[in-house]
Amino acid sequence: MTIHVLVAEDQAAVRQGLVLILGAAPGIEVVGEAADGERAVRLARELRPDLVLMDVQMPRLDGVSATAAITAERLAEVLVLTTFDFDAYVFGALRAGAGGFLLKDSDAETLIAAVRAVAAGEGAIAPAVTRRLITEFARTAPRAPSPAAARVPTLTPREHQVLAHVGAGLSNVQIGRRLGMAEATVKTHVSRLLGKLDLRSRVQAAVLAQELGLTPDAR
Amino acid sequence: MTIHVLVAEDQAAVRQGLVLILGAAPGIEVVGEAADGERAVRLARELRPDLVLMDVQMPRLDGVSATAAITAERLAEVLVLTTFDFDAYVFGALRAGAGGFLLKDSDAETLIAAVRAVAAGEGAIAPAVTRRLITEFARTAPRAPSPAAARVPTLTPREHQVLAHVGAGLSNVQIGRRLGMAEATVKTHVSRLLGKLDLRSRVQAAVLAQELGLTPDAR
DNA sequence: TCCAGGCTGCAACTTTCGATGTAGCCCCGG
DNA sequence: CCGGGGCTACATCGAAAGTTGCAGCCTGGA
Repeated sequence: MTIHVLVAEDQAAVRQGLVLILGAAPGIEVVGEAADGERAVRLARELRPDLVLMDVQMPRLDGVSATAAITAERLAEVLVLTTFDFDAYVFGALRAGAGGFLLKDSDAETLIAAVRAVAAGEGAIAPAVTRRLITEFARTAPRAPSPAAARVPTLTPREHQVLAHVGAGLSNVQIGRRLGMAEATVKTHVSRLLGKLDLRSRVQAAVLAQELGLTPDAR
Repeated sequence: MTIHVLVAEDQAAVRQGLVLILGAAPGIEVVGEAADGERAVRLARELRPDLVLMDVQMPRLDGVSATAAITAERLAEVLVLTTFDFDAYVFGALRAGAGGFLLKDSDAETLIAAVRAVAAGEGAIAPAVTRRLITEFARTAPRAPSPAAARVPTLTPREHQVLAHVGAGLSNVQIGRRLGMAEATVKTHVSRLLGKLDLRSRVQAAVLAQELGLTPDAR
């Protein structure tokens, strides 16, 4: 089970270094190289590698956007590699679907272990970055799952749909337009779902929808 | 700079194994052992170790609660160790302030590296768990930081306070009672902060408050 | 077949929100 | 001293949100 890797990195010297390191590792084979984001996405489509080693800073299409494109099509796992560990890069890359995040000062051994882990569907994050991910994680979701969440499954399809739209901050008229019903009807659904979830206003419903990650199916 | 470690684990055999592994590592010294959560917290207060190696399942006070107690007092870093990687344990421990999360089947080398990393203020997470943390992270915060967030600092103290209460799902009257002002005044603040943040309803303000982790100072 | 019960839909009516106009207060610079 | 300008505060009024009663529509069972 050889792991096929595509290396996307604009600086030729660094790229060659990565190719050498990975090529020397047993069970890993570099099947392609890209010097910009667009080429990385295109080669990923053609070569179908198991994993793309992706630099963040690249011309034509940055690494985060390229990562999003690749994971959206489920073409391959992505391991992001960068010099700087700005929060924006880290969180952006992980939200874009990256399976790992390493700094370029990692040694060869770490890099190879990370490639193996991510290719296996696991995660790999540089220790210095891990702590910030944990902190951010704890900050953004410090709340115990509210009791209301447990009752969400009791909602009817329509109510569930309305809840998602409420969570997006839409007014009743706006929701009515998108779902093709009168404002009055939307109000009925809102009122009912509030009752079922034991909430007292659409604001609380919106917060709940956020926690659950509900989004109105963009259509 | 020796790292002083407190080992909290109820199974004596496992605990002794951990002590042996850590004791053999250069730069690491085990300064205490605890067989339950309460003792772990108490010993952490007395011994002031650099790091507590904490099992999740323990009598009298579970590892997650003990972790929360220790980090709340900033007594030490905590590295959580468990047999099972249920999401509830992982996310609970990390929200409680743990700096790392390892499975008990980790080898000695991994354990020692993790202890060093967490003691240094970095993070350490088992690869299998990392991926789920990343997924959960991407799920709970898939939204780009809204442009409104940038303008939050322009809010006056009072407005900021009202925003936090809106985020908690309170009505204007309720907010008025808690902050000692008339409903009419609350409305003014809400209206103004909506204007400053370019939002169209309190629902959107509430969602923003959630994203930013704003909470009304419980008092 | 007919009825019960759940889902969806709409139309009053009441309550809450949000916009707007105005006023007191405090601080800072002229 | 006194005149802005920002913050806080309140009242009023039109516009939303939420409640309640009711009516079609299915589906499953008697």
